[in-house]
Amino acid sequence: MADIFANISEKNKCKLLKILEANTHTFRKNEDITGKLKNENLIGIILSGVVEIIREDYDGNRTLIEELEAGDIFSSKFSSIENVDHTMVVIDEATVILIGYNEIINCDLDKDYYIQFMKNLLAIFMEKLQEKNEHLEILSRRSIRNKLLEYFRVMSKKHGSRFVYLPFNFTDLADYLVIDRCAMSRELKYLKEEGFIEVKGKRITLLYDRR
Amino acid sequence: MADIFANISEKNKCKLLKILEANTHTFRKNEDITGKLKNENLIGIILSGVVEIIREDYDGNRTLIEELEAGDIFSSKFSSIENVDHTMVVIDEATVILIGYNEIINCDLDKDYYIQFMKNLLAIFMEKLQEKNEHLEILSRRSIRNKLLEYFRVMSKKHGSRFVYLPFNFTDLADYLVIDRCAMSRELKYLKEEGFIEVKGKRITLLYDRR
DNA sequence: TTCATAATGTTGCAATTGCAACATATATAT
DNA sequence: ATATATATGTTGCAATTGCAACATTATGAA
Repeated sequence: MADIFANISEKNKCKLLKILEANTHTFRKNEDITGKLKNENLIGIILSGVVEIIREDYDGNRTLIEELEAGDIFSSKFSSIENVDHTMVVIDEATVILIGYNEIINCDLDKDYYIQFMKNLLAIFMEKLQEKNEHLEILSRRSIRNKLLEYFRVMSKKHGSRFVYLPFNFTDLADYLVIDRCAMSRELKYLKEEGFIEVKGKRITLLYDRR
Repeated sequence: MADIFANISEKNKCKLLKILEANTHTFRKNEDITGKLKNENLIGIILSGVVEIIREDYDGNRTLIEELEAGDIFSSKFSSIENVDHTMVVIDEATVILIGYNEIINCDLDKDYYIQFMKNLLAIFMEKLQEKNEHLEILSRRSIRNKLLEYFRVMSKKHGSRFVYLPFNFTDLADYLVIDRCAMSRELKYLKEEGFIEVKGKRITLLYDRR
């Protein structure tokens, strides 16, 4: 993700954070931080660590909504952490900047570093939109096989390589693709047998023409 | 959607559009405008009319990615119109402003109306993120019934009413929910029979407690 | 190391969903 | 008004997928 403070000096960054009343927090591994972020129109920026947003329904089905790493953002508005069935869990100790959305929008400043900050934020929003769009494209495939292949296509395109390194484990992958883990495992077996892919740990090699 | 020109005078709006090298186009009903928007890092803002973004796979399955109305935006980056299987079709004659994303980001202006424009754009991006997130939440439900109920929940919450007015027809609804139309029709019948909903044309009444 | 916990792999069976093939109703154009 | 195209409703049947119940392997903590 683009750097939210790109082209802003350390001094101006501090000024800005003060004006926007930003808070920096560090959360411990395995901490459930859902409650700390609810009921406020917040934007969070991950400085370091890993955080996951998960939904778990009454049948026990887990959905991995997002996995956030350094540079990533989240928000009570578009990360659906307001809902009771959503949880935000710290995977690796994470440091997060929290800024009120209203503070950003209502800020009456015409300094160049504020304009730069808006540009950076816009760029990040753009990337986030791309990510959500990719996820949507994957979930709009009608079969397990096509969801897997679309996921591989997106990942392969993103890194420009026939090797896809899973950013999480297979259980989480199934939750991200919104399919049963066992059924996914079966389909991966078929894809291997039919010579489409090769799997070695979290590295998947695409053996077909990626066009 | 928020107005991209909110709090900007007509005079400054014209200046801004000139500086950003914006183009305004009007497209006729049923026109396929995919080709006209490809291969450029564009942001489009719908001034009037209705436009749909659709994906159709080799099996003939249609997915309704987005339906855009006045105020809405789209982009080659997050509306996946780059892909060969995607089409952008004009449903009702539409007027659209096209702006290069790079022109927005690289613009070196510190006028208040440029800052206001950035704020407005940020607000629209925020809304777009919310929409994509809603769609994701719906597609992450594991059954036809739960997709329908989640769709109703979102719509009902949005308008604060037990009445849900479909913004498109049932065929399109199935394509938006990524399910077979006939199977959806069957499930809607069950929901009616079990007393959960009442359907009258495009108006659906939710008879259960919406909590 | 050893134990406990979590992740992965496998497969029979049942349930859900998609598909096909209709009939009917509605909308739109000439 | 009439015809043509599009949308909706219905249902049997087949295919896909989810679920359950395991075995096996990997990971991590004490």
